[in-house]
Order: sequence, then structure tokens, then C-alpha cells
Amino acid sequence: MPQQASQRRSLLQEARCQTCSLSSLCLPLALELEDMGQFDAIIRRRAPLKKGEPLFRQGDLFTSVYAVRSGSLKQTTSEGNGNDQLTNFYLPSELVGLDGIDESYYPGSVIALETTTVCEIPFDRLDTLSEELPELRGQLYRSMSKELKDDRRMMRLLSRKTADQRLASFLITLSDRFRRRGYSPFSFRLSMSRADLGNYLGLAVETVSRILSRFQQQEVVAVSGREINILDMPRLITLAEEEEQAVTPR
Amino acid sequence: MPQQASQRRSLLQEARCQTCSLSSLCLPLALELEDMGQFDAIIRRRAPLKKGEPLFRQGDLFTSVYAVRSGSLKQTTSEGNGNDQLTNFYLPSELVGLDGIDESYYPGSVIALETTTVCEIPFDRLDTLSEELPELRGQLYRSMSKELKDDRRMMRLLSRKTADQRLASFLITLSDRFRRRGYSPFSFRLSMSRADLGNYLGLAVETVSRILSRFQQQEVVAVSGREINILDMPRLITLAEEEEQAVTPR
DNA sequence: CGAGAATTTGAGTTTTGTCAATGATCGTGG
DNA sequence: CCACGATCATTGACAAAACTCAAATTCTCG
Repeated sequence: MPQQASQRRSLLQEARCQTCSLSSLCLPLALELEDMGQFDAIIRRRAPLKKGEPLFRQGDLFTSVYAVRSGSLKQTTSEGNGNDQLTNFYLPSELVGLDGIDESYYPGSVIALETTTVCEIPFDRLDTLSEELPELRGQLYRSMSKELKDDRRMMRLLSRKTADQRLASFLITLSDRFRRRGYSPFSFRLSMSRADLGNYLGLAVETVSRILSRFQQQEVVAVSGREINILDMPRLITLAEEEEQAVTPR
Repeated sequence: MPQQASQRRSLLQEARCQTCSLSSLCLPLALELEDMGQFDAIIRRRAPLKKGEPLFRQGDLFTSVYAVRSGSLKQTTSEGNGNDQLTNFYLPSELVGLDGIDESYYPGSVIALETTTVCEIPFDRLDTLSEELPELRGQLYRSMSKELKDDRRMMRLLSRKTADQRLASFLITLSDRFRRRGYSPFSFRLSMSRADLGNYLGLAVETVSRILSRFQQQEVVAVSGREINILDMPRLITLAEEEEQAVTPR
């Protein structure tokens, strides 16, 4: 993922909502400065996770949700037998662990894809605080609702789209998420492996690799390892939607 | 769906949480009797929907969530071009419309599959009431969280399972939902068409039909139109998980 | 620098989709 | 109550997309 400069600055210092550059995207989005102080007070600092380290594991007791501060993570669910399903990638300002509320344990493991820092938000305190702060409550409802909406989009992708469309859609979505966070929407680094990508998109690794090669050949994107350059966004959008649907009138 | 007896009893009469047979599954689940009265007061009655009638349409302004009282519905999202994606079926006691909170309009249409009655719960009033009633708030969080969790399961189904496994999983899930509602888990009627089923499961109608025929031939289920009889649940569970994975030791 | 992991590419197979035709069911109106 | 049209469901034949297996190449990190 783009630059993790200032890695060395004191994390405790950085970890205050009032000074956090993500506060306009994150949970306290809608809060007044003084309310933000209250919210800030319930947050727990965590040591940065190294690549491959789990934030929590499937089956762990649910206690907190987490806001991603820097880096990225993946969520996977295992179903007894070997094969896991990767259900989500999380980028800075996104909220992790909301699907653990229902059963009071986490239904999937969440693992850092690179060095990653998060803010831990104990859920019982968040709930209590949301009683007093309607804006916070609203934001929490919205976060969950947005995730529901995104899930529906993902189901559509998995059930109706071809492999080409899936890759194109994924790149567009990622590009958009970077843009919203102030990074270049055209040039970025994937923090996940091709295997992760395939698992997430419901494709074999080989298929992912092949399609990326083809996109590159068609000069839609330039791919160099995990470095991505979107060269022709309009074309990519077309690819995501219609898949060469040959102009069949009617 | 199973028996809709007492259809004729006054709906207004029936539509009180305190006397509703679903209250142990529904949103007011965790409420004391007196709190339930408060909750009950914000609910609006609606005339029953006829088969094919929309509860709301994609793009409509989000105002309320709905609890299904009887019947069933499907949610579909259209993406400009023709083909829709069916993202959910809703049965009695389930909460519809939660994914509309985020953007303040509904991201999909919800349509009755048969004669269906719902309780309308205006969201602003629900939100306000949830401020005073922590149990209600908790239940609302849990409902959304559960839906997130179910969505993950669905993604897994769409991305990793074969057509046979998808059908088997679907039947098991449905069976379980009926069981929880006090209906027979082995004998029930599908309220959705084969086309709906295929759309939901990411399969062609023909595939759905073929597999159902095969299941019938193997005497796992008996199928007669939309009437389903599960004959061999253990086998069905096996089919959902391993797909004839031929006992390949290691 | 080197071993193991990750990625790419090729060849052949399998699953599922598409097209087409037939049969069953439902709902409506005579 | 039955007939008829329309929708829905089933079945067959073939095609296409994506998977699996295999092997070569590149990358990563100690």
C-alpha cells in the first residue's frame, strides 16, 4: 500500500482522533471536537502488527471493533475442512470486526497483509457512548449498513460476473478507495498475493495471473509484480461492466 | 410457505408485538413487556402485499425498516443494464431494509413472493427509542451483525462451492430457518421460482432444475414442483460440504 | 547468493452455461 | 368447471469459460 512514512513517529502521539488524518473518514466522522475527546478516551492503542500477524482469530471472543490506522488486513473464514474463504480486505479508516457482535465471537480471522496499526475500540464502551452521542450511533449504523451494501455488490460480482469483469471491478473499487484516502487512484501497490486475490474473487490463481497479463497486453493497466498502474480507466470501467458484450442491438 | 391460517383474523389485532408469535425471534426479542409497549407504539401497520408487489423499490428514499410478519420476500439489485441480482430472501421475523441506512435510499428492491404482511418501523423513531432501550439497541446491532455474517457465508457459497453444493446448502439453510420458526424442517414449499433460485445461487435455471432432478433420483429429496421433502438430511449435509470428494486419504 | 515462495504460462479437462424444444402448472375468463 | 394462454420447469445437445496439473521463471528475504 502507498507510503507508510512517519512510521517512526510516536504511535501514541499519532493515535489521537483529534489529530488523525483519517478522522474525516473514520467512525468519529460526525462528532464535534469535544465529543471526539470522549470517543478518543475509550480507544486502546495497540502495537503495530507485522505482516502475517493476526489481529484476532476465528472463534476468539468478541470484545472490540478495530479501526485501521495504517496498512491493510484480510479477513478469512475457515469451514472446518481445509479451504478458507477470503471475505474482505480492510484499508485505513475502515472498521473491522462488526460481524462478531451477533454471536459474541469473531466468525473469521483477520490478518495483517503488511505492517499495520489499528485503533482498538472496546464494543461495550462504544455501545454505552453511542447512547449519549446520536451522531456516533448514526455513524455506527451507517458503517454496518455500508458493509451490508458492499457485501451485496460482492455477491453480484461473484454470481454474475466473468473472471475479466471481476478483476476489472476489483481494480476499480480499489482505485476508488485509494482516491478517497488521498492516494493516487491510478498507481498503487497491492498488499495481497495473487492467491489472496483469487480466493477473494472466486478464481484460481492461474486465472488471476492470466487475466492481469491480458489486461497488460491490452494496455489497460501496467502490472509489475504487485505494482499496479491503471493506464486506461474508461476502458477498465467498460471491461468491468459489459465484457466485450458485442454491440448487440436490442 | 407453510400454512397461513388465521389470515382472516383482524390484522390490526394481530399486529401487536405483545401477542405476536414471532416476538421471540424478532427485533423486540430482548425487551421487557413494558418496553415492548413503547416499541409497539412506533410500528405502523401495512396492508398485506400481494404476490409480486414491491415493499419498496431500489432508489426509494429510506425511511423505515420492516419486520416480516408472514409470507416471504426477495431483494434484488439492478445495475443499470438488464440483469438483476437477487441478494436475499426474507422470512417471518427477519428485518428488511437495513442496507438502506447508509445512503438514505434503498440499494435494492424488495418484492413479495406470496401474500405477505410486514410491520413498518420508521427508522428515526427506532433510532431514538434505541437510545433509551439498550436491549433494543443491542438487538439492532445484532441483527445487522448477523446479516453481515450470513453475507460472508453466501460469498463463500458463491465463490467456492459447486452447483450441487450450492443447492444442498440452500436447502439446509432454508430447512433450518423453518425449523427455528416452528415449521417442519423436512417438508416445505418454496415460495420462489427456479429462476429466482438460480439468480440467487449464481446458477442457470437449467442447472438448478437438473440438480434438483438428480437429488430426487438419488433419493436425497423428493421434489414436486415447489414442494420439497428432505428424505436424507445427513446425505444432504454431506453433499453440501464435500461434493463426493471421494475418500482420498491425504 | 541461494532456497523457498510466488507468479506466469501452457495443455488438456470439467463444469456449467446457452440454445432449443417439450411438458407441466397456474390463473383467468367464459 | 373447464379451456386456454402464459409462465414455469425439465431435458438434451453442444460450447465456452475457468479449473487442474505441470513446469518454467521470477521474486523475496534471510
